[in-house]
Amino acid sequence: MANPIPISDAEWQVMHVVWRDHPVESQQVVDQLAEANGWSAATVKTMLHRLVKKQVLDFDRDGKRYLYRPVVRRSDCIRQESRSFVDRVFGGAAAPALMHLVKNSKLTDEELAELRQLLDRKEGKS
Amino acid sequence: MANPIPISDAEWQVMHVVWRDHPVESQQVVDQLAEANGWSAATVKTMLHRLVKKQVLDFDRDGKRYLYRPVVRRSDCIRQESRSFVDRVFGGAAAPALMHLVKNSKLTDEELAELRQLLDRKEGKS
DNA sequence: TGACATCGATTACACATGTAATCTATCTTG
DNA sequence: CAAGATAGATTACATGTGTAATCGATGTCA
Repeated sequence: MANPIPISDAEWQVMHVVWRDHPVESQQVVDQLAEANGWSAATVKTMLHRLVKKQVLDFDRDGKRYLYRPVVRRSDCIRQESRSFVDRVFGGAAAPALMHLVKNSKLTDEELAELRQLLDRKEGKS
Repeated sequence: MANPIPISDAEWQVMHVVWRDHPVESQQVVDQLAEANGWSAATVKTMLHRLVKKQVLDFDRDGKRYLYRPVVRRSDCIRQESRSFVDRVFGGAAAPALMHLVKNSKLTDEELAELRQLLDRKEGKS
């Protein structure tokens, strides 16, 4: 809890890679993101640096390289970001947010089924 | 379309009021938001000014006052912000975003029912 | 009509963010 | 061991954002 650390757009991209591949060295992150986003290697390094400073990442040394790893859990960041989104755009009301997303997304029948299951499991829990 | 106008957190607050109450004069917006957010009147004025500059709001004159009104539709802004959220946090995958929100929100049985209906209506549309 | 109250415009300023270039320390390799 | 490659650290800089104070124009009220 108490996790009001803001993670920017570009930083999220980096975090996705670290959560997926940690421990990672910067070069791997560069490989994953630089070209795809039109970023220079330096830009990715800056992100890593800032994320360490924010204590969202930490690293272990491996010779002169760093091996980065997450300090905060992906799920916690997602929770925080989702809450912030629902607050900002829907004044905190989750239902309208869900309605909107359902209406505006393409979902496979499998995904629809899975969602229905989730809804069923929540029934009566209010 | 072509709406990459960024609306900040604080600006969203202002927009909610304008969408709801337009035409509004700045004082009304101040009344709605200043105290509640610990903002000074000047801060709210700045927001209005910036939103006009971004062409998200416009106004008609009423004597020396302005009557603000939205230029962009709420639904368009919501769509854009939702897409940006899903992209940033879930790499563009709507289903996981929905799963997460369902799992982490309290929803009344009515809301659950409404959501189920929406899902049913989407079935087979993929 | 003149002083005051208000309104919007302009200016301010620190911090965040996107986007790097450059510097410096450290490997590596001949 | 020396020179080059490379990693991270430091510095840079424009723009966005939160948060206002102040300024100048304009209504209003006595």
